[in-house]
Amino acid sequence: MLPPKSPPNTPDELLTRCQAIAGLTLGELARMANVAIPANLQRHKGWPGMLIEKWLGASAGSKPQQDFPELGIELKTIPIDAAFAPLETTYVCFAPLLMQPGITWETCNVRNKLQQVLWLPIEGDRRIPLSDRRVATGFYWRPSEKEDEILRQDWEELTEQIVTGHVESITSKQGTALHIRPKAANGSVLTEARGVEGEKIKTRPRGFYLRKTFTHHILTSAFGY
DNA sequence: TGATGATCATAA
DNA sequence: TTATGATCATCA
Repeated sequence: MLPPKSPPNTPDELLTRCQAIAGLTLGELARMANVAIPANLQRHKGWPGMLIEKWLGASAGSKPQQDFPELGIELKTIPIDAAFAPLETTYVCFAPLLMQPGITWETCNVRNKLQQVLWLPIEGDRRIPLSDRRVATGFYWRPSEKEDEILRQDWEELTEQIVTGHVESITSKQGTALHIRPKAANGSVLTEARGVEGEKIKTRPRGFYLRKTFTHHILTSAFGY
């Protein structure tokens, strides 16, 4: 088996590719794709995600859009424990700190990305050697009305704080499903934002993340526990 | 022990 | 520089 050379043409084809790698280990997938396996993820944090992208035929490169733009589908691998519970929060996208007026929940990047997600759980217990971790069965998810409402409330609260110049007082403790945390190479990276007087200030870049409780709920619903 | 805040690699 | 892929690791 070899990785596909072109993007899938339909959601069904993408799901079929997913099912073809379900149950295999990261080591097997890396070997077949001729990809080097790092000893651990300390210096290769995005490695599982990149490997899976290759196997599903996602277009390479970083774009602020979905992984499969023509299908409108976003791919998210998620590390899980033996009980299928998420081990990490899920990064969604950067939080725009200099927002153009007129951006609403309906038109924001968070909602755009989460419209249709292909979740692919992967064993993430650090006691399991990286190459022995198995890939689970991927599944599609789109937010229910209730889920969309929860996300909207979090997004609006956080966005309001950014727009009114209070980005510095945002804590990752805010938000029931969606929260904001720093997202940068290190603490010295700065970007522009608005202060309370509307002036430009420098602050650390932030990203939107999904809480583990929320993704756990998604996994639970999908597998019918 | 888990969540928060910090960090790592890479591409364009 | 900002985006992608995320996980690490410290501290409450």
